[in-house]
Amino acid sequence: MDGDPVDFVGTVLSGMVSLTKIMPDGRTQMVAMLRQGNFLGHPYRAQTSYNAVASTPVVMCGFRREPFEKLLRKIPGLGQGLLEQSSKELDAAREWMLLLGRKTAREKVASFLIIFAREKVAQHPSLMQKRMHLDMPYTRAEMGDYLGLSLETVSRQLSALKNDGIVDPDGKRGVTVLNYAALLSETGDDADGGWLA
Amino acid sequence: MDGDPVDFVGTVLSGMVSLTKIMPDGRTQMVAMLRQGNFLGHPYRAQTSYNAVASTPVVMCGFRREPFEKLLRKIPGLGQGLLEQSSKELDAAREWMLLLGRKTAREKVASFLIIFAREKVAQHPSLMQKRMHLDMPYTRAEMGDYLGLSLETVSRQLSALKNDGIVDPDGKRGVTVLNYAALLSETGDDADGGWLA
DNA sequence: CGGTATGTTGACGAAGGTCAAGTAGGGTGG
DNA sequence: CCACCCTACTTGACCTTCGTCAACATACCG
Repeated sequence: MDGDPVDFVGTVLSGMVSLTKIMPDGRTQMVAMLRQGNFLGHPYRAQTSYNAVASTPVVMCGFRREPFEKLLRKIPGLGQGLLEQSSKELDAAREWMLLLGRKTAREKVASFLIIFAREKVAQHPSLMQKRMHLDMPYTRAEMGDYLGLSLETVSRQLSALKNDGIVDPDGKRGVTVLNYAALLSETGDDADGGWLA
Repeated sequence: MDGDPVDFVGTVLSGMVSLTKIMPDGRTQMVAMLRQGNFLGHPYRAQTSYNAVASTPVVMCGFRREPFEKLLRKIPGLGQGLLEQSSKELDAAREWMLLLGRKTAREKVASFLIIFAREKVAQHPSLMQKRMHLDMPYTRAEMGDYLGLSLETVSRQLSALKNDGIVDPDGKRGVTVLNYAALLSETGDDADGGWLA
């Protein structure tokens, strides 16, 4: 899925969609991970300059832009919800800017893993003490595009975290977190990671 | 100005405000440049984790959060405007993510200068052909925090661009753009820079 | 006139990118 | 069921880029 003039908005019902930006020479940066409930596309703005990539099978609920904007005008709560979500994404984007601009490779990889681990802990708090298996929907190359690293560096950092007994990459996409607290401390953030729920 | 629970929102009337994120060990990343008309603070969200820094003398029009949210509910157009602006800032943040994650130091500095030059060109299109003087509101260190670079690297890249006859840094905060087209081509973006107005 | 902020430049080192070789699964066709 | 292949992953060697440390220059301010 490609495209400049996007005449389409929608919410993700299931699966995971990534937005990426690409430079003329091919350098790629992922700029958003959209999950269940997230909104794709800008109301009131016809142009965007992203590419959307489905990292897993995705089901979306889509609208064409114009009818949707009409709907927006009719139902005030809708706009409020979108504003809230947009604010949240803006926060996430800025958190990611700190990561891209200032974190080391190790901190970047740890931060990436923590995103998924944190989510699982939120569902099952007891998991925090135990080994916790994560299924990453990304290849090393995609992680690299997310973190502003080469895929080799991602691989090396995962190996290093494994040597330190913090995680255990298994299989192609699996990662077992052996020590959540240690992983958290490798992110460079302070305890709660500056992540607001 | 510091602070977690922010009970305050407002728009910038004049001057320039920067939002920064800081890691526990002091590493700093600027995450937004707010100019005239930009909105500061999240309606519907009490917590943020930024620091706001005025780079120039600033005049703001502020509200406490609760009355403002009431106002929001009364005036539907207000919410729409905020949503549009939030979308714009999200786009800008993502553009910046590409810069932070994937651009070289030279491309970063050129992109930074182009932001200010582009704005001036938008006002006076004829300037594009001529030498164009910019007044940067930032020190080298602040530029570095914006670009995810050390201040020394910023300084070196400016010197390099000067040697190449593309810009001429003069005085402390002044930069004269000698060749707009060349500067643009140093950003790594394609012609229109992926920047939407 | 000295003092403090900011900026420049050089020397050096470390982090991470690039290139290249080799490994491990997982799926497909024989 | 096995051989093969393709893709993803790992690891090593090397090199580039950028950060760090330090010395010095410049400018602004009292």
